[in-house]
Amino acid sequence: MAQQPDTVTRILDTAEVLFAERGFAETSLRNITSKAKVNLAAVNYHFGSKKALIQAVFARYLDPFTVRFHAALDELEADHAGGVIPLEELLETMARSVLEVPAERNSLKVFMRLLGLAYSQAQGHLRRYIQEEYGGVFTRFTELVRLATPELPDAERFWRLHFMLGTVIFTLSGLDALRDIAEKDYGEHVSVRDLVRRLRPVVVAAMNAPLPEPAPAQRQAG
Amino acid sequence: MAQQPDTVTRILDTAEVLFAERGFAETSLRNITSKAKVNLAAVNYHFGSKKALIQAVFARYLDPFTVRFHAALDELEADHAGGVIPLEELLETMARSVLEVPAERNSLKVFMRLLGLAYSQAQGHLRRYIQEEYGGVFTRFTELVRLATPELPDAERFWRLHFMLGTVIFTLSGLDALRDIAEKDYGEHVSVRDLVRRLRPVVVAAMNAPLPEPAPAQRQAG
DNA sequence: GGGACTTTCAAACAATTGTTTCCAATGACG
DNA sequence: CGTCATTGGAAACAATTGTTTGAAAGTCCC
Repeated sequence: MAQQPDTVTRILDTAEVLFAERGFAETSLRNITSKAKVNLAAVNYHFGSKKALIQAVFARYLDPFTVRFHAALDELEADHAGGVIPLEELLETMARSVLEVPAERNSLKVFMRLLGLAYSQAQGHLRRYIQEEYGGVFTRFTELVRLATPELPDAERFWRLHFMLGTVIFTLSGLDALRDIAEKDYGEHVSVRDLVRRLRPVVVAAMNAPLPEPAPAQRQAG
Repeated sequence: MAQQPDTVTRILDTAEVLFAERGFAETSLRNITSKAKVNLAAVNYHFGSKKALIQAVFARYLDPFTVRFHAALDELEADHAGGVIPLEELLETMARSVLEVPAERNSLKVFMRLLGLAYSQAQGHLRRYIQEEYGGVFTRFTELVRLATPELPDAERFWRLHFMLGTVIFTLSGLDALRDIAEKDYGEHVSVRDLVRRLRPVVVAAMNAPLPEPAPAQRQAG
């Protein structure tokens, strides 16, 4: 037989694509195993359960990502020895780290779609797993963002970061559908890199937006 | 018994909550009917199928929304007779329309979560249904936005609108989880209205962000 | 009050799900 | 060569899914 990837890899490769296309609950193990041309029992044999398979799919992206991102942040901190790292550079570094990992397998779309699913699908175990396993690097990043934007109240920065997270995940995870519309309406084919290029000024402007007017006193009219 | 809502309403009320909490595929008809205290067959009897039930849940929000939104846009156009409506007012009007509908049932969170699911879950039939049934009002809105932002290339405006759509849907549909974190870290309880207040300057700044640097020539610069 | 409906109900349906079982094939090692 | 643990595979498992059935109960109008 040809040098076919081993069973575990074939399962992961197939599972991530199907999960990204249809979600977790809508993808049965039989869908995966038949398309991957492995035996049905192989999933439970190698991974233990469907939940564990889902986590393994994420780990294959997030493990290298956290390594790279930590390294990139190390480098950035060294460059600005002790000083504050500008917001643009932080965002740039994150974008680069996110893009690098799946680039090897031409699967950024899949990666983003999976991230979107992790947020939107029920799968409580997944959110818990990701938070426990990969929360650290995100904490480090937000701390650096805090130093870069001292004028922002903590709560405001927290929300704006999540606003932007929403922008990126929503856009890139719904990319196929949006791309179809865009292509039809504007005849323009958009690559992921095009989108990142478009995202940059928007995200920076959003983070630097003026502060909202203070909340009106709870009961009393403003 | 007391003046309990009729079967159809009880099913819809229960279904929307469960769908919002767990997604469509993860919510079985038995979950719904048992919690709603109606017979299992009632769903298929009144709605025909689970798909039709899902669509009915959306219709109950989107029908009144489109009516209100169209009316609000009519009013806005009348105020600016023939002239251009400023972007801020357009966004403001949309926000107000979105907030008004579920306010009657205190269920904005559910509404937003459902919108998020409509984008992220497989459910191709849902996207098609929403597009066909409610695409018109969105088209009208984007056309007004086009007039308000003549300096933006069409494609750029298209993407920025979707960026902001992502921000709003992602934030408000993941509100519970985010709220927990925010409350724990900043001791601050956020209401939906707080969030809208915070969103306003961010969205405006994002739409008015400087244009991205032109794409590096792909084959031939346009 | 009786006939024509609509609505409710318990039960069963066929299909699909994740998981487990048991046996054959494989390969390493003494 | 023979032994034994490991891995692969077809089939069966129990549980759950959406849907349908057919009869009972309720409702309305003439």
